Amino acid sequence: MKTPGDNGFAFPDWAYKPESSPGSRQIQLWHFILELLRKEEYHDVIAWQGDYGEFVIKDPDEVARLWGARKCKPQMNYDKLSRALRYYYNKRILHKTKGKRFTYKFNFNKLVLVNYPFIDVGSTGNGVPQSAPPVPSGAGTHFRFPPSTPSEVLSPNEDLRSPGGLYGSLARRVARGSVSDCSDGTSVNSEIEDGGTGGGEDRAERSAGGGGGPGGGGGGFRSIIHPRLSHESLFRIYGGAGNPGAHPGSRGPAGHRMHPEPLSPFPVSPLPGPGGAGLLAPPLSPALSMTPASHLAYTPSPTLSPMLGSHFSFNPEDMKRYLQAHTQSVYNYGLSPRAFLQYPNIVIPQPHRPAADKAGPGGDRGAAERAERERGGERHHHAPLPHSAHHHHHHQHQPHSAHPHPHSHPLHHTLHLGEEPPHVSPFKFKLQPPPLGRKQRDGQGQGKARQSSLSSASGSGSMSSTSGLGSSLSFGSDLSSASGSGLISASSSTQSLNSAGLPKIKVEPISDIESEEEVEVTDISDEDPDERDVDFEVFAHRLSGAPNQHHHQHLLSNGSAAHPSLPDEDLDEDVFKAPAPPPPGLLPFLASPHGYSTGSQRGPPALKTEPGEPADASPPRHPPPPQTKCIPLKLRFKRRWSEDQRMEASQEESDDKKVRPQEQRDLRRSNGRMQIEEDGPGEADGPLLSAYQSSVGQPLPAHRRASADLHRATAQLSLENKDC
DNA sequence: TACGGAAGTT
DNA sequence: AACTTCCGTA
Repeated sequence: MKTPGDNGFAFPDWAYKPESSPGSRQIQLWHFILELLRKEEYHDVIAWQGDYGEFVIKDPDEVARLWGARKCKPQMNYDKLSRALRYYYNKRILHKTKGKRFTYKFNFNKLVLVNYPFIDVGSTGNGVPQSAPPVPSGAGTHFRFPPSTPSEVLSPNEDLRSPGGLYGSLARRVARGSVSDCSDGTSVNSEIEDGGTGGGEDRAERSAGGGGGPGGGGGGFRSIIHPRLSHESLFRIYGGAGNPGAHPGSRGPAGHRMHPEPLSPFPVSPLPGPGGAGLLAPPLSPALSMTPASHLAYTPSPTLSPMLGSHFSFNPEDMKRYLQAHTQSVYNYGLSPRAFLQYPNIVIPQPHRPAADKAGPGGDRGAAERAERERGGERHHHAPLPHSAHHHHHHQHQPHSAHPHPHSHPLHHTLHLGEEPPHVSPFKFKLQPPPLGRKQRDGQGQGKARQSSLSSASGSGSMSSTSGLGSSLSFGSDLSSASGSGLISASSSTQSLNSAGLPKIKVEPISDIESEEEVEVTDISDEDPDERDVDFEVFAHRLSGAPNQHHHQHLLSNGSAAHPSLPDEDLDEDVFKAPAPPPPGLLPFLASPHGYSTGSQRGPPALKTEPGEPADASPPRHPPPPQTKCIPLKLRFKRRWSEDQRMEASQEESDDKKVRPQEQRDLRRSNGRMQIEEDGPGEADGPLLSAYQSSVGQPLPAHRRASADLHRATAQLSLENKDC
């Protein structure tokens, strides 16, 4: 590991090693597709169309060409690409929309977009540029949950892995698009910016603009880890809730979607603060979407502004704001005030409307530009298509960049509280246990040592949130192997938890019935010392540098449970269907970009915190309480949502078909609840969730920076590989 | 145009 | 594992 020193932190060594598994490391087709979908430039080639998650390949040859370029497979053609897409059918990542040529549909239900909640969803009908799949809107509301970018979507794991210190690298990677490059995974470079090497403009811009903040992360890190993620990790089912679309999206009052930055990769965002919250929320949302509650009133821009934030600094003020926001949420949503006990100083604000925010600084701009440039250079793109919109957007399309959108800014959040419906959300969920990544774990740890484990595996952790709501969860999966899928991250909201370590949480959805109860909190810390946690910790630390917050998310693992036997089509179908629109009342809430709420649970969520490793992580500033051990708590949430249940049920059933038999074993429902340890990744059913954020914890500058970098990087992504 | 088996590659 | 390549079938 490297230590980051002031700058960043580094990930453990293992993190750097290239993974051996090739498959995972390289960019995956669905990531790529998502990436194309999110870019307006490619709307002529591929675009969201139809139902939620449905997209049409308008120019198959071009898409194939692009894909081939990315993968350095010049011989690629649509026939081959489509074969690859067909393989997704069984994985349940995609489905074919029958009757429509070149039309496929993402099964977002299984994805956990948690990480990438910010997709903008355009409503289908709108002309809006779609970065996001159209949401099914019943109501016309938009939700944004699907990830807008592939990169965003990328694995959480990656994110996690990425060393904080490496932001740069990470960012880069991200920027690249998920990865990749042709040659090897490792150094990639080629693309866009690449690190530093060449590229003048881009880089320059990057630096300038983003800087990412202060500092920019800079450096290049070349070695990066390759992320590997399995789809599975990304996909999970959110409960059947299914509906992905359901979530209330964030649509402003105006109805317009926000698009925060499309690029932003949140997944990573470690920010605890608002950002975190935002993130978390979303994650839940899909699953929970219906359930309202959220804690997150304070939502920064969807993208996580904080990250962007170049300016965002974590200071008392911010914190305060953040907390207040939460507080409001509590009020509004009927959350338990207990959550706030920790923060005595905070004043609970009365609900009020959020002011509009301002935009953020535009840190991204550079990236965006860069990206554009890239494209331009490379391709002719721009096909003439009917979308008028995109042409225009060309320049703008990245909101953040040139024109900051009001919405986009992270820090500002708008609170919609006033509007929100009081109702409490009923659903319950449980935190799921992270998958275990045992592989790596290793030895290091001491038995349970949570502290440092560097092993490669994944960590899981999670935290809780203040209101109880946001919990994030994470699971670990093994990073190294990729196979594992889930992952997670956590953030903590309450301070106490985090300070030292990351709190970990698991969230499991509970399926059915049981639930009513409130959330249970359990102390997990000791429970699983497993690897996952460890890993998780590591990440956390590294990422944040600070022990506190982290939220990350993650997602879940595979979704997979499949019953081989299921015939399922019907079920599947359901899965794919658009979810019902969220209750109106909720919408407002949702409106905020982030605001997804998670459930509202009333009690404090459980969290588990682990002791972090102080050493590495040492946060630059504000070190929170030194790692004391925080109290690790494990919480389980149960969630149930009345109506939703059904949906989930259906989903569950639908779960997979052929895919991975193993996973199936899970119990899915056997109990209704699962525990962390138990399950792993898979539950298809379960949803996932996670949430999280943190609150109090102090945000670390590092995180921010990282975020910023990521943003930038993301912006830079290029879809094609130049190198090849 | 789409599906999916089989074998090969990384 | 995740495609890529090739191909027969519908």
